[in-house]
Amino acid sequence: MTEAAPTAMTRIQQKNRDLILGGALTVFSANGFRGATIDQIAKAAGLSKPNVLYYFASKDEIHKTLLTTLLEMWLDPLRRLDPAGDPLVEVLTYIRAKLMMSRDFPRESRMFAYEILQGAPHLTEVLGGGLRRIVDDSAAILAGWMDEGRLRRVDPHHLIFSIWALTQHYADFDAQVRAVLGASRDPIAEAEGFAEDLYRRLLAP
Amino acid sequence: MTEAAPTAMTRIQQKNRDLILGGALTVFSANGFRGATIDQIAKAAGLSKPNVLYYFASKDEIHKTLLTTLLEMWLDPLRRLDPAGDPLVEVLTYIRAKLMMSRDFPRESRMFAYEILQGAPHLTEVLGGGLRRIVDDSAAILAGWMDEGRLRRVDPHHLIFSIWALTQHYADFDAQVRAVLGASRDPIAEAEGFAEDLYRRLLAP
DNA sequence: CGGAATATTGACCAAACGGTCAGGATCAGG
DNA sequence: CCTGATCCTGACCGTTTGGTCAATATTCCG
Repeated sequence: MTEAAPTAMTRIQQKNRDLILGGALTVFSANGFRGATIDQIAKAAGLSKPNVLYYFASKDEIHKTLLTTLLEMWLDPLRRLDPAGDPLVEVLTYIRAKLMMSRDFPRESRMFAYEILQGAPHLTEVLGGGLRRIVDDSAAILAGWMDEGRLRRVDPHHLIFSIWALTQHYADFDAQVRAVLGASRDPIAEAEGFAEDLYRRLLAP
Repeated sequence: MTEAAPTAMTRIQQKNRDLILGGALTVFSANGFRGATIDQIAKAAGLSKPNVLYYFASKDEIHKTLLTTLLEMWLDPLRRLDPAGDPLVEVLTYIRAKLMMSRDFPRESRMFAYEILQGAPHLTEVLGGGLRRIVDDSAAILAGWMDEGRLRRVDPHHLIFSIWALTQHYADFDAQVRAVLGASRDPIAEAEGFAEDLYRRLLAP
């Protein structure tokens, strides 16, 4: 229903949809859904407003398409937790991956932040469905490691929340971090060391 | 310039300004600045739109007044760090205070989150000025304790960031937390135990 | 090359929004 | 009770915004 019919997409369709989603990501992540205008998106994409609406029926649809597309990529690192791997290495690898995402994809992070701040009106099913399942699965892996005594026992869900909070903080609240730290420091590089120390202390059995 | 002239405020002025700021807090925190309309604020305050604009010259002014008023309260717990106190107790007390604020004042937390996400256009001076000074002072206190060997050595600024990130996460991303945890759990109560364990482990010398 | 399918646009519309204003209601103080 | 200051509102205005549409340009393909 949301996806295109079996018919393949034109080269032009492919290109322009990508342009639109790219521009929309920039605009939504800077101003939130209500703060973004189709004109801004069109300009960022290098297209005219009616042309944007030729490819997407509405601003809502752009937003929804973007969110669901991005969610996959956003959750991917969590899926990579390997039950067969070394627990501490697995967790620290996940943390590093999330920090790199804050560094390399801050727009994506902010776009989710806006959406969830708003109460996640476009993501309610996903949050309670797919996301919850992934988190529960990961929490189960973590709990397994704790049962085996290979990780110190803490609440796995709150452990995951704390990792999200800490790592995404550097993307979402970048303005604050930079204002406090000053221009000469590299927040995320420093955060990497801090976070590794923090979670090593917390989780080493 | 922003404050009222020496003339005192009428009882009615006092009451209505409070009503407006209260309504505005609800609306801004739910929808962000651009997502909020003066009509919504007026309705939330129980006043008519022109009457709202009788007390505040513009939507911007409401927003700015609210932000600067709330910032004081928001930063207050950090100022309470007592260099003469027991380091770990001081830090854990601060964390608990911030968590209680997430529980009791989630609107305030979200309002700041929106503002900083947007790049803090109304707070740039404050962030680089007053806020930075307070954080630097607190970081110095923490560093002093670390020098004395009464707290394990970590980067004080990132320590503060991590506390902000973790505690505010439960207010700002409440929708996500609840979706993942389910309705039966009490996120903030659980977070209290988790955070205490986390920072005790990290900071105990 | 020619015509059908696809892509693009300027002009336009209705609703929402921030803000104004003239005039009326209410209140405080003498 | 009177009067001036304060308070309040309906009606209104210009702009912005999401979205439409008819007409034109471009591409695709036999």
